[in-house]
Amino acid sequence: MLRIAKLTDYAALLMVRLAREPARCFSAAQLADELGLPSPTVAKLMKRLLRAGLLTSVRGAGGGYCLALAPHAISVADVVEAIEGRVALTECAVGKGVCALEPDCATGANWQRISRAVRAALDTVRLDDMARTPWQPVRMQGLKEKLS
Amino acid sequence: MLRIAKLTDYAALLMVRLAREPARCFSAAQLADELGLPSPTVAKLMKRLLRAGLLTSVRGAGGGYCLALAPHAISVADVVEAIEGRVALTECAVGKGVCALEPDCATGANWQRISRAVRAALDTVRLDDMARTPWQPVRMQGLKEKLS
DNA sequence: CACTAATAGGACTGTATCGGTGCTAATTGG
DNA sequence: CCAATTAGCACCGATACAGTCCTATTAGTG
Ligand code: FES
Ligand code: FES
Repeated sequence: MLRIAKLTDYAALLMVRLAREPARCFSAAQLADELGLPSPTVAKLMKRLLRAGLLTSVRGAGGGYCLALAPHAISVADVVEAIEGRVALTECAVGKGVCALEPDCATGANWQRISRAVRAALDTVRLDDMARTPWQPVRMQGLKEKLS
Repeated sequence: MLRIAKLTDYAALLMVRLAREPARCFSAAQLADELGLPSPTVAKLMKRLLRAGLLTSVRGAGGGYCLALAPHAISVADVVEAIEGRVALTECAVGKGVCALEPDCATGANWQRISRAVRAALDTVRLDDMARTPWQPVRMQGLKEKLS
């Protein structure tokens, strides 16, 4: 269905939460509790985001994570790539000649072009866009959640 | 890695092959043989593409498939959606409140926006773009294939 | 009217990836 | 020294995917 991994969705939630208070540091447990996510999973995600350079960390008691860059400087593409690796729609776009099908098959180049276009689309949305909420929850479901 | 399914890649190959001779009809076996793909898989894909309205079929001996529209009227997005279903990066973009996390979480709307952007990116490339090969295979691998 | 070639549609299965969990270091503050 | 917290890896179960096969149905051919 051309969907991102669920973990990526979680990661986006985490990053958006951090983007709401960029200066503050959060522990993994704290974030898990606040967002209602399983804390081991959150811990794992934070590690990946850290490795990608999107976060800085402080170890030891009272430690935690905070954004390495300003919210407007981090895009959804960055988060996706931090969790899932480079955006490459097809095998042939990443490896070399795995598809090795038709000798005069040049779709590989086209897929690379398409991958770049998708990457660009993901790059247009930044964390501050996600954090800002210029959107009214008109859906029933949203209201129901508010009531509970 | 935000990749399309391998079957989608195959489907694209098939469609591009058809686009090279839009008037001609091909049998599934013929296409499989020509492209070096497993024929049951090709048969399955053709069925899905047919259902999506991208192909027309003729049954019986001497039958086969051919494009339902002109090559320039079919985009990569069409092919992707024929095989994988609607482009929806996240659960919440397709279902209703599966993620049900933060009450004031509005990232769902953002994901829908992003999904549309990705869809648009895939829509920019049409079959005739893919069929046309304005691209020189400078890669070693390409040359090697040509030699064999 | 058989027989063959081909699509139509579905069921089934092995496998790879993903989501999730747990454990063991290393580090920091009290 | 102890508690809190990150760092890194290893493992395991579920889910979705790739691939195969089987049974209709339809159309041409001798
Ligand atoms: S399909 Fe990947 S290069 Fe041909
Ligand atoms: S993450 Fe889907 S609506 Fe909040």
